[in-house]
Amino acid sequence: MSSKAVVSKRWQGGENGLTIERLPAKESFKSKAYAALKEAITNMNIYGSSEPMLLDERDISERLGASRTPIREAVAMLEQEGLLRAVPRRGIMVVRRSKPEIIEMIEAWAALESMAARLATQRASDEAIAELRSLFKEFDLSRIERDRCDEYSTANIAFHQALIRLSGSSMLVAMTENLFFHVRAIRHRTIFEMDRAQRSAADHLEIISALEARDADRAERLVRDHTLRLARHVESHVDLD
Amino acid sequence: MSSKAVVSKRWQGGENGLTIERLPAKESFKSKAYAALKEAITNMNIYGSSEPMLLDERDISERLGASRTPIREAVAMLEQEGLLRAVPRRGIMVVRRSKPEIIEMIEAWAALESMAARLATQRASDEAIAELRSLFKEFDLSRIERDRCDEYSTANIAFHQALIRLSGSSMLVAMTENLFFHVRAIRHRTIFEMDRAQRSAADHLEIISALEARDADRAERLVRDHTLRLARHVESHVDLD
DNA sequence: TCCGGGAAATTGGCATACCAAATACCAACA
DNA sequence: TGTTGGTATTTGGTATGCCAATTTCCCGGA
Repeated sequence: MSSKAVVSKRWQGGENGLTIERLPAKESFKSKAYAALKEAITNMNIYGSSEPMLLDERDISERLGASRTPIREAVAMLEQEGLLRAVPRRGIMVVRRSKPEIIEMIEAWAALESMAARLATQRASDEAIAELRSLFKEFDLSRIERDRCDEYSTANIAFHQALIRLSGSSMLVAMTENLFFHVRAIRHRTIFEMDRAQRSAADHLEIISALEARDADRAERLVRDHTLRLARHVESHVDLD
Repeated sequence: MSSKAVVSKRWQGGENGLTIERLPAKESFKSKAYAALKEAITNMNIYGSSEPMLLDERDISERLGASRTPIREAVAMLEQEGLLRAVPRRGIMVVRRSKPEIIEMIEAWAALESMAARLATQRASDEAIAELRSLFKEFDLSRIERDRCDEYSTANIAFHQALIRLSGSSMLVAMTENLFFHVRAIRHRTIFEMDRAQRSAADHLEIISALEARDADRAERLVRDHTLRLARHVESHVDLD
């Protein structure tokens, strides 16, 4: 019985440092297909043409060298995630969000990130906040030289994601990741214009200050207003549909 | 060409009373399985036992009288939704959220609902707000007689959902629906105790007042604090795991 | 009594086949 | 020429079968 106990101890690896996670379990075609499709959708300029953008199951299964079954499962997942929509006998189409929908997403983003800011003032370490400030500096410096809209947009989203991570809430991180995915897709439509960049940078600085001052109410308000301002901007200056 | 116009007029049924909607498209086994499984999970007392709660593909397909394929697709969707988790050779298990996860969910809920309150002060009609007040009255009256915890919890969530709908944002509605699903699942663990009911009712009244006064900041703050208080309550008084 | 190892059964992933619905195509007729 | 009716083809949904990875079970040996 002593030997049994030892074996048990060895393999359950609870208190000792040995952490074995049930090895990677080489990913299935299902997950490969999921990743491939999501990647494809990401790199696709969804709002480029106004055509329906259809996908074909059999075509995809051939390209990926797999049968329809795992592809269909991946499509089902992406459908659940709101990226695809499969209508019978009409094909699988990439979902194009309407302008009101995009605005609602940005408002939800404002809600989640402002809460993240509040939580961050209470939970983030000084070091973590300092890192955010240094991230901002890098961003700002690199931005001065080049003024490509896409780069600004990417760095901008990176800043916001870093802030949200400061909250320590993986739920907030996950929920906003989904939102950013959709918002990113319309970056080409110049959501972020250069004249907004200056204002935006100033806002970011203020936000960092509020975090450093551990001022929950102020940080929350600044983040909320900053993002809601983007919503209003999109509402009046971006033309979808 | 005159005949074409007539035919066109007849079948497109624009201005005349003929409204044909592209008939219901009878739902597939996939969606039936999805609905059935979700229903089953809903009615399941997830946090009752501490055992893994496994499901079996072949068993489910037999019960539903369908093959494994549509069941697997439904499972893939529910997995994406975070309700199930399928690990190879170990079965499909209902995801049990840890206490920190539940708390993060409630915090996200607080974020989204407080934003909903803010938007509602700007967008909801007086009538809609009045309806919320009457909903509250019904709830309160019916609650006085019976003090079953579940009923209170249900009515409580109904109130919050009604408030969120006032924002007019279907995005906020959808995102919180997911959260409520998980929170509802642990209602049995007496998240909502009766001593909280009185305080809660008072809070709700205050919130309604703020909405009626169109006071965005106050409504937002009241909702946020109300829900964050629940998070703190769960943190210190509810025992999961 | 306990351990080890190998056979047998289970199970998840995937490929393939089939069917019915829906579309596209086409030819004949008005 | 345009419409109609019917046929061929496509396509999505589902069922089924196979295979390999595991797990389970069981029996012989220590």
